[in-house]
Amino acid sequence: MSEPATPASVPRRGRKSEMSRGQILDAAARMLRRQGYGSTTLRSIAEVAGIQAGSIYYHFASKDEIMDAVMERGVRAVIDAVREALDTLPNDASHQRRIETAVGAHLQALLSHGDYTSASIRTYGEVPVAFKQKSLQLQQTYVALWQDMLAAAQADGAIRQDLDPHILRPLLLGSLNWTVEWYDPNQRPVEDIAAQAVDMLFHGILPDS
Amino acid sequence: MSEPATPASVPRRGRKSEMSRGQILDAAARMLRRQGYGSTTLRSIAEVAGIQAGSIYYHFASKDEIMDAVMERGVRAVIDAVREALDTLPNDASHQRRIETAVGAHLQALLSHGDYTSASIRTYGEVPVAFKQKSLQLQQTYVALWQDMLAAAQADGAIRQDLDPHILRPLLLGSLNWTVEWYDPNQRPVEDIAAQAVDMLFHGILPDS
DNA sequence: GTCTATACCTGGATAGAC
DNA sequence: GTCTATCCAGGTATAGAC
Repeated sequence: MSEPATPASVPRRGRKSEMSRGQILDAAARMLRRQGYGSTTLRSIAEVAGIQAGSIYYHFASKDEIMDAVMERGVRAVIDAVREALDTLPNDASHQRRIETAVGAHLQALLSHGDYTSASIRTYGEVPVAFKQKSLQLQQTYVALWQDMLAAAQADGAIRQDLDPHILRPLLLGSLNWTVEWYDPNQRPVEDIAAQAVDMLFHGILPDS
Repeated sequence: MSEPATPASVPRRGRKSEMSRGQILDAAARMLRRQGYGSTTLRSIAEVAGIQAGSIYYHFASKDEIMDAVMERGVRAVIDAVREALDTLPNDASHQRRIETAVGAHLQALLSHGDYTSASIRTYGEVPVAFKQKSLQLQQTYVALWQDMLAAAQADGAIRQDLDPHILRPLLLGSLNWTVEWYDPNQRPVEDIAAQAVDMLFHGILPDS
């Protein structure tokens, strides 16, 4: 899933500015993923980005602004990937097929934009609400997408009636999101994880009886 | 944990010390859960514990030492609960029954020792390895417990042969651990979450075909 | 055991030269 | 656009009175 050259939300600026901004975000995402919000310093971000700490303020007004930008990009990478994958399906695709597609796209995006998505997940519960205005909204939109998809499937009898979607959804997304903490690309392709996750989700772990 | 009776004339590590130590840990766990490692300050811990920052150093040598103690207690609460629940089962309990019991005990412990377990989970990936020596070992022991339980079940044909336990295990534990981020005790009892998690794990979400 | 006082350092942020 | 230099608040940790 390749990035659009210019995210719609970012105002157009010169090429050099764009580049540094991107490097700062990359560096911030990397540090946030590894150390969390409180231990990530502007000085260390600057060092990784190859500039001086003071220079950051040409691109961002504050540390919080960097935070929010990183988290937004993390969530957006996932939501865009899932939406696009769902939109690509034929209109008459089954609920089962839609869920399978969403799980695959979610995992693929999550694990290929590792630093941003991991930073987003890890940092999310750690920062005050005021510091994550933009990412918060996106995140809620994304949750709603899943909730609606699952509810629709259940309404059509495509998933069991006796399950509570408000428990199912966080259990499922939690399982997927946690992969950023343990997945190792050198061990297995993402597809293997996705395939087994879907299989378990649909059929459970007991042998066919 | 009650103190053994000790003659009044013999100095010992008394009740007062134990108490403050406990309050410091409680406060630390609460802050760590909410803010993560980097944003949790000794001053704020002291404030919540109702003492002065300097006084902490009578009980702990450094911030890292508090950290490790909190995380260790978080992991220990869960591992102890799961072990005890498994030990209470009859010797001939089925694999299915054992897994069900472990999931229930894990969730129950996780969500009832909220601050310690949440702090442990959140902080775990955020601090250098040197700061979590004691908790790290425990955590590995706990993972091994699950891995063995699942492998044994699979060897006996109690769970599907075509699933990879090294994928199954982190997917499952991730799903359970993530509950600390969304579970609200005012909405539903823990038992409901546990029951549905086990049900989904065993049978999947598709309707009986 | 806890306090007060304080040393020392590193954090985010700003100003002005280039 | 980036640098250097710097301000000041707040961090961990220590010392010594009580």
